[in-house]
Amino acid sequence: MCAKAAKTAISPRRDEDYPEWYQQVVKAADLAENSPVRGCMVIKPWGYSLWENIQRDLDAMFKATGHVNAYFPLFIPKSFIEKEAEHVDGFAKECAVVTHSRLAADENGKLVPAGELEEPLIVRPTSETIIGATYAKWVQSYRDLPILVNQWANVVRWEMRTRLFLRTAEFLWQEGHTVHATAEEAEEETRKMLDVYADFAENYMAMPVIRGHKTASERFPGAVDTLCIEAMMQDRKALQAGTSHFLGQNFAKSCNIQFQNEAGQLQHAWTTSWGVSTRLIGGMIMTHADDDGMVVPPRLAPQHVVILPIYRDPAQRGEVLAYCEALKKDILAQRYDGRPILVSVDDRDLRGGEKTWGWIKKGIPLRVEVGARDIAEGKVFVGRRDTGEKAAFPRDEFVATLPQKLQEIQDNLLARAKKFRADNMREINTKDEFYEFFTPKNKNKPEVHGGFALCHWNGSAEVEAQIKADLNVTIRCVPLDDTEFPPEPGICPFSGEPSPRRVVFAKSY
RNA sequence: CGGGGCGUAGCGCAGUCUGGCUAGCGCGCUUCGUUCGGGACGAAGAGGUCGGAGGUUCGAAUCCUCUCGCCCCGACCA
Repeated sequence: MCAKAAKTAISPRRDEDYPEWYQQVVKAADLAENSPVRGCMVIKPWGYSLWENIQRDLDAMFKATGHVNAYFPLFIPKSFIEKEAEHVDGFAKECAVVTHSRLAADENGKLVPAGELEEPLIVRPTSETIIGATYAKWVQSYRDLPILVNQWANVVRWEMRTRLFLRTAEFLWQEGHTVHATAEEAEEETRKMLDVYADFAENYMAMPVIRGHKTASERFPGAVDTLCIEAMMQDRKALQAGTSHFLGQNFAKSCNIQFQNEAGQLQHAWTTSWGVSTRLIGGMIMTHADDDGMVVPPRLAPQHVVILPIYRDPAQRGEVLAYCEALKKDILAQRYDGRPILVSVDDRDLRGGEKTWGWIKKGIPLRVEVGARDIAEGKVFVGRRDTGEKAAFPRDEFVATLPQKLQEIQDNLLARAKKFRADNMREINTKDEFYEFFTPKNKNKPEVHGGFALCHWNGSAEVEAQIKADLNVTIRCVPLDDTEFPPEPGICPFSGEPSPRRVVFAKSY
């Protein structure tokens, strides 16, 4: 009994084997599974509705900042990718290439590719080049600017090593691509969208992030500047959760996006691109899930409340179900975050414990158990996923306070994640301390260790490379937020040279 | 792509080194009965070309060759 009570729904626990725990959560929460296609996942309904909610809210934020949606081709002619030198270098190694247009039966009746294309097509790994080629036609005059377009799409990057949600060969994302008349305006756009991402991560996903610049070595291929949001996962590694790139005139030049300014001079435009992907779901899992499975933040929850009817026999069943349906109706009339609260009655023919644990593993914010006893007392028995609290409430009070309760859960998740990050982020001033911080005690089976190290850095790529080679630790970003990370100069502990400000070092996904 | 681990029922595994009855176990599934407020118990069932293709052998899950896939670590990346 005691042994059973102490058992967690997910095995192994986070502290035992974090990567395996992650996979077990994805499976137990019914979020996604591997497909017959190498490196490509099937996103299951519960996981996909998380993505739908991410889309819904982000899309509204894009629209609110003046953007519109469009759609560009899945295929990019090889010659387009070749136009921007750094861009090719960055993506060539992971391109899926279409070379034929049909299948034909050979002498053995096997289907073989036939109809070789004159020019191979690349399945988009990102769309700067194809969209740039289109923008070149759209832009003639300064009056055509800015162009503020986003697309929701899938992209393919043939990665060697894949992990569900975090890195898959095909993934879903959005990519914003904008064109501006001036560098200042494009830079402002880059920053604005980064702030949208940070806002979304913190206030919708309840995942605190650090905004910052990438160093030159971590920059997007072809970008002048890459801004990012970095989040800390529960194994204390960093997850790059979103990026916003200032592309300067690089792509405008390679794609020939030119316009005449007010003075009649022909100029290259300034472009940006920015994106987040289904990786965000992986971030949510690794930020909030625990040893009993997923924990979904209420603002993005596919469903907020499940009602679990408890009864012994058919006679009770009718009474209890009727009560549950009435309760459901009252809950549906309540609103949270501007929308009706999502609730269902789970009347599947399963054992009570199984059903309950199934919902716990999926991470639904609130479970409501309703049995004959509760009905007699006018109460409901409520289980809260984030804290594990279980308590009985008068039925009507429960219904009336639901919106507050959901917001409380949302706030608690963010507060908890912020505390975790604060507990595992620290300033480090010596090389020895730095190396100790990032070296596991047990080499054979490394324990969860390290975190975010705020450390001075002289700006040299050599120092960066050495640390990466020694510890597999990289500069996640040079923070942008001067309030949270004041730009105080100091000495780089690796080179002894001056440093303008501390940067964030961590191991990363 | 380099190093390591692994593919046997829906899931988790044993059996493989040392070839040999009809390929096993746990969970899950089906039916019946007893149960039922946090992962029930009993009984009876269903379910496998042992990842795939070749080869060796009287005989292959087991040995050999090739291949496909998954996981972990590394390099690369959202």
